[in-house]
Amino acid sequence: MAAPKLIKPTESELEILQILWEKGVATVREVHERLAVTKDVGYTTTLKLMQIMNEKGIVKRDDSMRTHIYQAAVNKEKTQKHLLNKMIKNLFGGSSSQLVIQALGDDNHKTSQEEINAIQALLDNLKKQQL
Amino acid sequence: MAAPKLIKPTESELEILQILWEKGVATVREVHERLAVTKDVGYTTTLKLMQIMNEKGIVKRDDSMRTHIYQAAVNKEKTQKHLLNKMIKNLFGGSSSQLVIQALGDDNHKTSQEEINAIQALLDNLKKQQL
DNA sequence: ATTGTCTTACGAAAATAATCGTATATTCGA
DNA sequence: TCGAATATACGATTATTTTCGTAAGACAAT
Repeated sequence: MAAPKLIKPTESELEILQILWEKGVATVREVHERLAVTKDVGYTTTLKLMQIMNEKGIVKRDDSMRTHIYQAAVNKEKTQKHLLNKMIKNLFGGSSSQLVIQALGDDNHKTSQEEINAIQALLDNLKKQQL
Repeated sequence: MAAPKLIKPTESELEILQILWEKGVATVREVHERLAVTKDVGYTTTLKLMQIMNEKGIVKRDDSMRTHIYQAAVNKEKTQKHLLNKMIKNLFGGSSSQLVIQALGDDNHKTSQEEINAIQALLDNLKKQQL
């Protein structure tokens, strides 16, 4: 199984994917120790999850050595886009700007100057396209 | 049970919530017929879900008549914000602007002039706060 | 009143997700 | 070499979510 048609990682799988996206490659132990910081979970649970993800094709691994090396098999941006679309559809009635407004308006997530600039640039681009 | 501390509707519950948010109040049949448009599901399944949601306090109902009248018991914006935060954390490494960029950059969701203006206004506000 | 339709209640099965114990193999250091 | 530490495999259990069949009461029309 190479790339799954439908990308639908579960909550736990997403946590693992995120770590793999950031690290590039990682062993089960590395992933687990990262998870263990915020979550109280057994090692074999992480192992099992990653094995399942491998079967599903969400990750791939190099098992030529005793300690297997894992990496994400699904594209980060594609997955983000996919899940975001679902959320826009399911939770924001199809309006992406509604989502954006909620996201930016949230006090809990301080938006830095750089981030604001990045969004501004994107917005300028969108404006141009509208002309 | 009035308002739940932790709002964590499942996928199916979210579909129902969305309908209730839009309609204000609705019977099981009304909700079900709306669901049935896009989903192949039995009436009693919808009924059961709404009963469970009632127990959880996600919806409330008027059962003084034979046909019960349901309405959402959780605030739409609050729920959106809550789930959005989770997504930002789980999928975008805590960066809300990354999410915004993905959302706006998506070709599938055309962003109208009005929506762009709304976002621009919000952005201007954020800029001011940064000074 | 009888029958067919619609309603809710309820239990339980089916599907999915998450958890972990145990077994076994490998590696490494004392 | 022997034992502790570490790795994967795998089965099984538990929890959660989704599904629906069946029963029983209410209602409406004949």
